[in-house]
Amino acid sequence: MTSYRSPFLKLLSERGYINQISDPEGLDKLALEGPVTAYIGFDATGPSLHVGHMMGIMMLRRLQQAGHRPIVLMGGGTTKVGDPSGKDEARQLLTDEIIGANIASIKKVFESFLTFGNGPTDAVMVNNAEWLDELKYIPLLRDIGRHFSVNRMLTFDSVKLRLERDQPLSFLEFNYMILQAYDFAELAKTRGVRLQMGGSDQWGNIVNGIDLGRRLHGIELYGLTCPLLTTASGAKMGKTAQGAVWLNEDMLSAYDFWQYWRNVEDDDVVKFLKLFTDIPLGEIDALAAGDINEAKKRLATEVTALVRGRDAAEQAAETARKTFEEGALAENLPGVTVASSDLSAGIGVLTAFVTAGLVGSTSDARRQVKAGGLKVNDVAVSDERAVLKPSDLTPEGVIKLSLGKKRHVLLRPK
RNA sequence: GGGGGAAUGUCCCGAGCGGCAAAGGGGGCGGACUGUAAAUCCGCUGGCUAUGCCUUCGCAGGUUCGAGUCCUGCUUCCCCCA
Repeated sequence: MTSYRSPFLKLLSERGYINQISDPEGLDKLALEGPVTAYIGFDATGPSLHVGHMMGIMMLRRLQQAGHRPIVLMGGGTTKVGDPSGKDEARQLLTDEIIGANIASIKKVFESFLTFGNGPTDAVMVNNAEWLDELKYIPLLRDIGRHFSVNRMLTFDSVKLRLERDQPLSFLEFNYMILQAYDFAELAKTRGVRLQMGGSDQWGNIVNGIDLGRRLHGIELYGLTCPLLTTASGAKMGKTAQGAVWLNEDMLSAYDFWQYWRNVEDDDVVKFLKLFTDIPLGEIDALAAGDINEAKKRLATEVTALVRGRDAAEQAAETARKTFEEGALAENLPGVTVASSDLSAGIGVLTAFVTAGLVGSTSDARRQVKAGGLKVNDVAVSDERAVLKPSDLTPEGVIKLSLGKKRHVLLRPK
């Protein structure tokens, strides 16, 4: 199954995206015949997607690179129900307003990965609220519900897991798989979609859609899942001290985004270069053979360039170089501004670190002082009662606050 | 409808004879060692105007000098009998 003939599957396969395909030969053949329309659904549970969503986004990008047509499905309708896959308990229900705001906020990141438009391989974004919101219950039961066997639904992992662990599964969530299957069938009928992709946890949901498409419209559909990404040491992708690694720039600075990739584990570098950059495989091999830290920098810069733009990436790389390799003060480190009158009056160190967002509370700051983790202008804070004054400003007119060795924030008076 | 059990530090799991800011993990953060990596070792892990004060053990009352711990009612979830 390793030798695909279509450029699309070949590309996905050699870069490590394939976990499972419903009908590999069939899909391979279809992809050779002409542009295939495929989609991936994204939940709108938060105001931004994060690194964990990048696998899916990149698969759509590869799809387009291989001459096919990606559809980004925003789950405006399904998010109201909540996907039980992989969750121990029901998520809190979101209001329409929040979901709408989330979608608006998520939308723009796709533009840096995909080319949208009206051409044959241009990407399109659709929202399943368009058709799910107006479904009528009884017609839904008659037309769709009759194709679903409860016996079979109970065997799906998302359901089985809850039942086995005695965790409640609401009827609402139980319906999620039906709606997702309906999405697939609907997109197949109205938009010519033939393939749904997703993470391996979506396999059951995707297979349901394939069945429904065949029963409802007699269309042969395909499913392809990618492995769920964990780091080399087994942790889930995309989580750091500060929480998720957001793709939206208003949620996480380009510098911090770059830093996330700079600090990945050694054993993940090649895998990530393949998955999250467009660097040719031959070049990746060369990077792997060279200095691992150079490879990490390249990874960080390329991924950041893809998500935030080349300029932001170069700037983040340069800021990191100055900060870590020269030990110099880099102007472009993340910063916060304080009123210069406050500074004149004197700002307590503890308060300053809280303001900078480096610690969560003054108590936390106190602990860090004891542990020797706080620095002002690269000098460790030893007195928790110290006060920052205008005389602490560097020649550049800022005060550099650091937590540990890696996290720095510039305090700017205004 | 009847009987039994469970809910603990707003990340998670989980101990807790009436004196508890509450054992122990995991996770996370800091330090040491390194390479801005991993592994390992050490420390920390409720808040504050901080030798003290305030708020935490599903919710609301009660007993007590004192309650996570005892009593009553309520909520939610599990199990057994109908």
